[in-house]
Amino acid sequence: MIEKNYQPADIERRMSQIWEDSGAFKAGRPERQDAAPFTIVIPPPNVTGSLHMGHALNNTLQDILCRFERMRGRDVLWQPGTDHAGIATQMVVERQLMERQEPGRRDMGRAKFLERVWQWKAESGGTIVNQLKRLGASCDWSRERFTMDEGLSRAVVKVFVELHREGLIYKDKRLVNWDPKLLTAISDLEVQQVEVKGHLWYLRYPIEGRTFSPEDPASFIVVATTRPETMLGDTAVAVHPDDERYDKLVGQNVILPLVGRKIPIVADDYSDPEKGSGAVKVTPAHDFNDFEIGKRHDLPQISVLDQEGCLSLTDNEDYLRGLPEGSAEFAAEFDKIERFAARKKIVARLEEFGFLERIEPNTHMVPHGDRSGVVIEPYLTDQWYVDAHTLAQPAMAAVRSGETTFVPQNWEKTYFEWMENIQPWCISRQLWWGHQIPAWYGPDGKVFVAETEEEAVGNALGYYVEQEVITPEQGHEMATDPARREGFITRDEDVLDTWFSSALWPFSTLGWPDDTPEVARYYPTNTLVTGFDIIFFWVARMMMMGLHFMKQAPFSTVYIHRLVRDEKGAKMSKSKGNVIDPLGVIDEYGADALRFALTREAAQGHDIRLSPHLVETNRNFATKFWNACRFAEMNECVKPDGFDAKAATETLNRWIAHETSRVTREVTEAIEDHRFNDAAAAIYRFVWNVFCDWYLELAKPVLMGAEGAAKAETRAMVAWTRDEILKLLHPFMPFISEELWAVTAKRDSLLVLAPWPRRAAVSAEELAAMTTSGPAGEIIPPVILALETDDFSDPAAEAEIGWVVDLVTEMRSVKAEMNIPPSTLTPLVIAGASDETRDRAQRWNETIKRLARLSDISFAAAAPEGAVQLLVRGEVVALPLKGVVDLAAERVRLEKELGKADADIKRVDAKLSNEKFVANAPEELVEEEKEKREAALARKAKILEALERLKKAS
RNA sequence: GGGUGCGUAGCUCAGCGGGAGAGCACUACCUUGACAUGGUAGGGGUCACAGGUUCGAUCCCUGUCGCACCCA
Repeated sequence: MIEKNYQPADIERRMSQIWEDSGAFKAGRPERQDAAPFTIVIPPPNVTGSLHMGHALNNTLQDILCRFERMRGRDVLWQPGTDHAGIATQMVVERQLMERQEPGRRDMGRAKFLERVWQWKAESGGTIVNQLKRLGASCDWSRERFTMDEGLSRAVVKVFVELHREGLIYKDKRLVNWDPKLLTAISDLEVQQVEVKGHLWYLRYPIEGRTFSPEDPASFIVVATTRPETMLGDTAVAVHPDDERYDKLVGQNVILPLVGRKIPIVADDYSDPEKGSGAVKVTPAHDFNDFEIGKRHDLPQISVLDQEGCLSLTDNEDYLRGLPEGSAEFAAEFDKIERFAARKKIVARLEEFGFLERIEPNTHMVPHGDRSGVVIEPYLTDQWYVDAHTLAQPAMAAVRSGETTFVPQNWEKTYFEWMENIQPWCISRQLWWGHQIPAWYGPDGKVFVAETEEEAVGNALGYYVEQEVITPEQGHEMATDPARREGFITRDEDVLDTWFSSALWPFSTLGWPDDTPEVARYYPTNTLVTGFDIIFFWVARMMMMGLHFMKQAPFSTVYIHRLVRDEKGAKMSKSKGNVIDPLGVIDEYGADALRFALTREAAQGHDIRLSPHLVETNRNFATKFWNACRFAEMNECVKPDGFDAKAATETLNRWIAHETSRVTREVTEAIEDHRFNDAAAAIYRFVWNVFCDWYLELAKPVLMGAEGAAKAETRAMVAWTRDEILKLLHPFMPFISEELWAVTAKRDSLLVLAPWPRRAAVSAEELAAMTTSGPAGEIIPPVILALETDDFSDPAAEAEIGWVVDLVTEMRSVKAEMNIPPSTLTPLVIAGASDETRDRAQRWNETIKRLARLSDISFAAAAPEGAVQLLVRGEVVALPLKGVVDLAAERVRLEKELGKADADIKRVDAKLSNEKFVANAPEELVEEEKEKREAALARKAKILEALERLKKAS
């Protein structure tokens, strides 16, 4: 029994359990051993995360693909899991410690802290996974993985060691994005450029050998800077080589104010003559551009900040080297001052001595850490790097060759843009939570990289024995007793960037580096579904790692979807307070409604604007279909065993079979093309505007009428169509469809495993695989048995039902126009009807009367006088409403119709009389135009006749 | 500054070389035997602007204006 009301919450709760118990989502189901696999790896959500609308969209689309392919009989693996989110997780646990007033991370030590992180993970790490289940995600939950799992960690170590051995991972001292709050390097992609209203300070740098005076422009050069405090680390002034104002100064030195360091004036293209004063200070240790200038001119790199962003001067050899006497005093005064305080103090001091020329307001972009929110410091440190440039080459080639394609395709450009300009990837992070780098250092700093500590230590001790740093005996003792080697051999404290492990996700989750059957069967995966903002973070890196280690791209298709915004088009953010919580929406309207809302809006190339109201309208759609199923049930619509829809004899039933075949094709092809919105629109239109509005309405007289063959067939057909809809709807609205599947009939299987109503087209590859060559090299095409298209077509049925629909619509329309109350039943006269029309009218008599609210249908040679006359598919039908009809208004209406017909004729004539059109346009188009002309002329004649009759009546 | 998109009905968006579409909103009417979370009908658009290509342009090309996003 179908419940009176559609209650999504109740259904969804039960259904999740049923699916879970059935094992329907499991990959490798025995009966599908011979089926082609279909694999998607989930973009692993952050383990600290909770479901937001972006996840909801992303996972809805993946679920549509997975459920669709599962119903098409494939062995689907949707691989779920989460990533360990180094910084985010560490912050969460640290905050928890603080809230509970427990000892902090550093107080408790690394081992203890990591225990606490694992404990947190065990308690809270499953949040987002459970939320994905509420969305209906049909992942193989039994295979859930976590980037810090033992197996995945082994993959990480192996990859690190191998890339290091190949020279593709190395240690280097470069500028990194340093977060002075979290005290770690972060990646470019974790840096947000924020527009800040700042200033441009114009500083006077005295030229060596001249007596500095603020009044004498010849005694100094003016440099403009947004960061005056870094001037302590300046090692040059750069001017443009073509800048005539400065060409005599190039090669001379300036004396750095306050510091007294002598630094050169160099010529470099980077300096923009149009900007500021045309001269810039160069601080290679504190600015990415200056770092490059420094390399070009072989300048020293003087870092003047410490890890926390405070000035570090007193013990700073680089800073103090070559400074005049008395500079230690200045260093002591400014030492340990925080960078923004230092800025104020330095500017004040510069001004005091006449070194400050002026200050201009200046709006510019300032890098901020997306986790900490503080200003990021370009900072000179030793870090581990991946040679991304080398790994990027095969990754680009795979897209160029078509091994991997982007949908929509234009994202390729973004991908290539990024890959071609890729920088070394800094993979070390100064955190505790993550994969600790498998590198050990000896007392002289020499590094030993190996998969295990034993191996690394063995190598190291062997080396130092050979170098006679230690005796063989000492080496032996250290090898057997870790306590003895403490302080002699130490492990790198840093961990790897979370994205390093995520890059391995498409194969590490399958068991690599072990030689598992899953790797063989499910790699490479089929489709990756993700947002464009993650192309760089993740897609590019998976491509690099997948190709390097597996020799095949990790996926053949990358589907890129857009953002979910609020209804005004603003990005959803906590600070703006415009976040729509998917779980709240699911509670109120159901997961199906949310999924369908997102899918209907998920057109390629556009962000989605979502509002609760939009979800509500899709819940209404679910309700509509729910009630249609109730109607079917109330009318005892049951599909008999072995029922063949294609063998139906009733025109109405053949028509709905025809329409069902059409929508099935539409939905199937749209999903295949990743046109999710088109697929959803097609099923929406079919359910509401075809099945409910017309098929059920037209079927009512039969269903309410006498028992007999027609009624029996119609009952079966209603049930059959409902079942087809349930199948087509399932990938989009899994809960309600599965529920209705269960309650409307006794079923052999769950809907989730039921066969899709349209077979997969044979792909080019499959066809190629089946094609063989004969002895003479001739190509023998495969014998494909039963390759029917599944299409069912009945134009005659379409023509007949189309006529009924048109007739009813026209009658309703004119009655509304004439202000005839719906309750008034009016007679209908069909004038000069053809035999076919006469037959149709008799067959559909009851139905038409009911739907168009008619009292009677009769036939006549011509329309009665004073009747409203309408054209339905070329024939006149009349509503004899003498006395009711406003004849003048009717005349106006007919003349309007006449105008339309004339306009049509005119337009077509213009085309057909154009010789060039007739010459150039495709033949069938010209034919079409001619037919249109004939039809319009016929229409015009009928309207003129009608006007004539009207004249007679008045 | 470089790149990528986008300007189509009141709103959100499809479409894309041969007669302007959907959903929502709006207006009027309807307690019709699944459904008022509903039904019926209706209004509403020089497809941003200006050139060009073409027999024909909302669609292709160029430019202008406006907007968004990404990267420096």
